[in-house]
Amino acid sequence: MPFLLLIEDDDAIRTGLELALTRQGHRVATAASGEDGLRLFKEQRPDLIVLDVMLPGIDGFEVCRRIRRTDQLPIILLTARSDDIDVVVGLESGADDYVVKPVQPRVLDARIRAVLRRGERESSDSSAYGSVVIDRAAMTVTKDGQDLQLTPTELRLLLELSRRPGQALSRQQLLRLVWEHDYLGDSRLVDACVQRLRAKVEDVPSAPTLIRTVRGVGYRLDPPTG
Amino acid sequence: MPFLLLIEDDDAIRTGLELALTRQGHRVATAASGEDGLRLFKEQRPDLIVLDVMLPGIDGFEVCRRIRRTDQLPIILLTARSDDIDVVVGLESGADDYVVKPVQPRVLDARIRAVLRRGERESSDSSAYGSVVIDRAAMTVTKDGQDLQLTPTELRLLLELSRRPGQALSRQQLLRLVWEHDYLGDSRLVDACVQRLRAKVEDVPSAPTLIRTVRGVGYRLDPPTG
DNA sequence: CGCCGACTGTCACAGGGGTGTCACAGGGGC
DNA sequence: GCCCCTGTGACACCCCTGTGACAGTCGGCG
Repeated sequence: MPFLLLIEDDDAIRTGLELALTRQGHRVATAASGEDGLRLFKEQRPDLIVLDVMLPGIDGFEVCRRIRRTDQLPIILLTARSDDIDVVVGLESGADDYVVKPVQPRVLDARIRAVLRRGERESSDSSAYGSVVIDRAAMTVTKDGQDLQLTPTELRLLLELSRRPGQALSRQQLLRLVWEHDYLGDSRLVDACVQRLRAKVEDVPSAPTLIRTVRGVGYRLDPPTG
Repeated sequence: MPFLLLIEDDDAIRTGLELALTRQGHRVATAASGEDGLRLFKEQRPDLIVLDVMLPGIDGFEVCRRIRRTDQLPIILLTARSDDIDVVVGLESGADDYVVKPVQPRVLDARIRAVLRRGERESSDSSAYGSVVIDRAAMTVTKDGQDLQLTPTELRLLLELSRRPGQALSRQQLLRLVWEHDYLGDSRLVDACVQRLRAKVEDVPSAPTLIRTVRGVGYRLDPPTG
């Protein structure tokens, strides 16, 4: 569940957006000023920040710049209509997207999800599934920091599954993706490889939580941070 | 303040990125073609090059290769295509990183800083991998203070590996980077050189801790302080 | 509620493929 | 001309891998 920090001084807008975003499945922390926002940011380390430009004290641009000095998390700016100047200055101060007020909650939600998705792709060199971390550059998989020493086939299987987290893949599909050949007829090949992979990846291989069996279909890798 | 050279033929993208990068604290020179880029590079000696792949005349890969013949400054490739092929070709032509267009200025900035940080570590007179110290200025490698007397090929292999610590490189990639030729078909060339390098570098060559084998892929130099 | 069938988990084993290793000959530099 | 480096092929080894058999489990249906 994404954890957002909403920095907005207008009480009505802030509580309204907080409620809406919470209903849409986000965890939300709020701040009513730039100072509070920066403090909360350092304390709570949100995944994304929604930031009003017009703030008392230090304004949104300045908050954005200060955060950017040290961190690269996504920032969405909220700005009043009309001033187009804001868009340019906003993107140049390091924001990832901007939204014009008044804003429909589901529009903001869509932007949030888009920016988060973008971030995932960009950092796709490594992805984490609980304590299991896949490093595509090093071609290694670690669990609690320890190298799992996956064999080539196990690694390819896990990589293919992780390219489509949450999606069930049939044995037929996996054979094509991992083994690159069609295999007509029944074989325990995929099952055997999944078993070996589970033995290394899962906490309790007999009760898998990462690589789930979808009965009658195949297997599925549960998405990160389940 | 880092001094960048941006080579990009699209006027809008070039001026946009120039503005953004300047605001993020870089000095930026620009060129609109590969020829101009090479000329400016020789004249101005930038710290880093951001290089578009699709250029009129000599393309980005070729620019990259020509620069690499004489210099080791960081190069980041920009490309519109997201094909994996390009990533491979790009890394093999000697680039340090690879960014897909359209790119957020802050993402590019982050990659630039990351590559520069990596470069600082490398160009600092000593980067240490355990007791093995690579001195790029002196072009020597020492272990526990003693010169290892690496042969030219062994040294190039180690330098190429150490330019991408933690990243697995295939035999194919290493052949292009170190030997500068494509080699179709199987050969024990890379393995043999790795073996000779291990014999000098590793504490226990039969149980290597620095130059790891990634089965089914190639080799990888484990990052410092591991 | 219990049985039955289909599907999946598990295991041992034999074959094969990828990697480590070595010796040797050619070649290039000093 | 000498010597060291370098590329090549052969070979052995080890681990991976695919297979088949069997046990276990789940769901459906009577």
